[in-house]
This record gives sequence, C-alpha cells and structure tokens, in this order.
Amino acid sequence: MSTSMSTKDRYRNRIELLQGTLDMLILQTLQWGPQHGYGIVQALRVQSGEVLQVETGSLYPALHRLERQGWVRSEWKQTESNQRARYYRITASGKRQLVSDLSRWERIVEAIGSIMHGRPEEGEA
Amino acid sequence: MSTSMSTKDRYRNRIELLQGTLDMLILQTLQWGPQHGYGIVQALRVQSGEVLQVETGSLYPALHRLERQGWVRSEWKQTESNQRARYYRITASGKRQLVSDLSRWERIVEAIGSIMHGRPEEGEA
DNA sequence: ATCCAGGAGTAGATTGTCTACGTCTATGAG
DNA sequence: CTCATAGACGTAGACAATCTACTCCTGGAT
Repeated sequence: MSTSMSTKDRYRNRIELLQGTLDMLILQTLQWGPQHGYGIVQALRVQSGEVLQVETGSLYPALHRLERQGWVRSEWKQTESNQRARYYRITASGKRQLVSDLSRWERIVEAIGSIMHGRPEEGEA
Repeated sequence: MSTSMSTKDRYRNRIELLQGTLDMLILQTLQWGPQHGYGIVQALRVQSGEVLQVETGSLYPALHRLERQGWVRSEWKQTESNQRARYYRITASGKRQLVSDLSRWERIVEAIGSIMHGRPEEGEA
C-alpha cells in the first residue's frame, strides 16, 4: 500500500513551505550567527518544532540565490568535527532585505487574517 | 524612466500572494455566499484593505481547479445588471477542505513566527 | 458610433520548490 | 581492513502556481 500514491498526491502532501518565505527564513537564521547549510536546515527544523523541513534541493539553490543578490557572503571553514563546510554570514544589505521581507510577510498575514477571520458584514444565513 | 524596469523586476514586485493560499481565500470568500469570479476578486481586494490583488489569470484557473476537486459547484446566472456570470458555491467537501487549509495555514504561520520572533537562546553580540 | 466597465477565459513565461540523484570525508563497528 | 552511516555540498529535471498579456462578449453612456 505504500506505493499507491500518485506523484501528484505525494507532491501535494509534501509541500510544507510557502513560496517566497524561504529566503526570509534563511536570512533570519543567519541573524543568529554564521551558519552552514546543513546547520540552517536543522536550526529551522528545531526552532519551528519540526514543522519546517527544508530539503537540501531547496536550500542550496536558495543560498546561491541569496549570495548572488549580495544578501549573504560565504567562506569555507572547518566544522568542530574537522569537516569542510561553507559558512554563510548575512550582509548589511541582507539585513535590510530581511526587514523588508518581514514587513511584507506581516502585511500579507494580516491581510489573509482579515479575510479568514473577518466580519462578513453582509447578512447571510 | 517608467519603462526601465526589467521583466524580472516587475515580476518580483507584483507577487502579492503566497502560493497555496489562493484556494483557501477563494473558499473563504464563498463561505459568505455564492459569488462569481469578478466578485470574488473584488471581495478579496476590499476585505483585505487593497492588499490582496488577485489577477484573473490566477483566479479562473484556480476556480476550475477547485471545481475539478469538487470543492465548489457553479452555474450560469444573470447579475443584477442583466449580464451573464458564472456563480460559484462552496460544497460540503469544500467546507471540509477549507477547515483543513486554514489549520495548515495557521500551523505554518505559527512556525514561521517562532522563527522570526523566536528566542535566539544562544548569546550573540 | 464608440468607448468603457463588467464579466469569462486561455496561452506562455517565470519562478520556487521538491524528488532523486552524486560526491566527498570522518568515524565507528565488525 | 572495509564498510556503513552521518555530516556536508551540490545539481538536474519535474512540476504546480502564479503572472502577464492577450481574446471575446454584453450593456450603457457619451
């Protein structure tokens, strides 16, 4: 029974993240200090109570995107366990971007909230 | 200077909606009573304080999607001004879907909130 | 006559994410 | 020794949702 799901169903069920929020989440994670990709994934997972599970296939393209935009900078370093890892650090313009991402996010959340919990105002059954 | 924007820039600026939320918003609008496409767009725009501007190129595909899923049903009718319009009505399974969409949305908003306003817990400058 | 607003719709481009891989290194088990 | 596993980085291709940019129709104004 484990293989009875169509590709489409699996796709629909696995979407956990809203498009456009990943960049913001990564930048926020880097506000807590420089971090490498693997670490970012785990920080997001833990801090969100296992809700946000970012796949590496989403993460690395996002990190490269952010670096191209100049919002993060990176360098190779050694981890505690003596393995190579690429550490990312948020830049000044990244911090500005984060502020603007957050205000956009809050604007949208508020707008959606006013739809979802808003007063119908028009008499209905 | 009004034409100096690249297609990409324009695209980036015009995204107002998070992917995956449109279906929920449409279903919620229909909870207030049957409505036609044009009316849904305006209801969302007004109720959100001009924040949510849904394009017809997003709306109609979404409505057809919802109908294929059995979450809404539709029929041609005349508006007050005697024009033809396709009125959509939410179904029982659509209402169930709406409940589940909303709880998913709230789960994600909460998770993202716990990242964005969460305690770093680790001492930083 | 013509133009605009209300109304429904499609085609194509673009993007972000996911799945499913591949690669390398360090470490611990057998 | 060698083999599996976990930590770590990365890419290619599929896919869905959205946006832009149209088309088409009708009913009133001007």
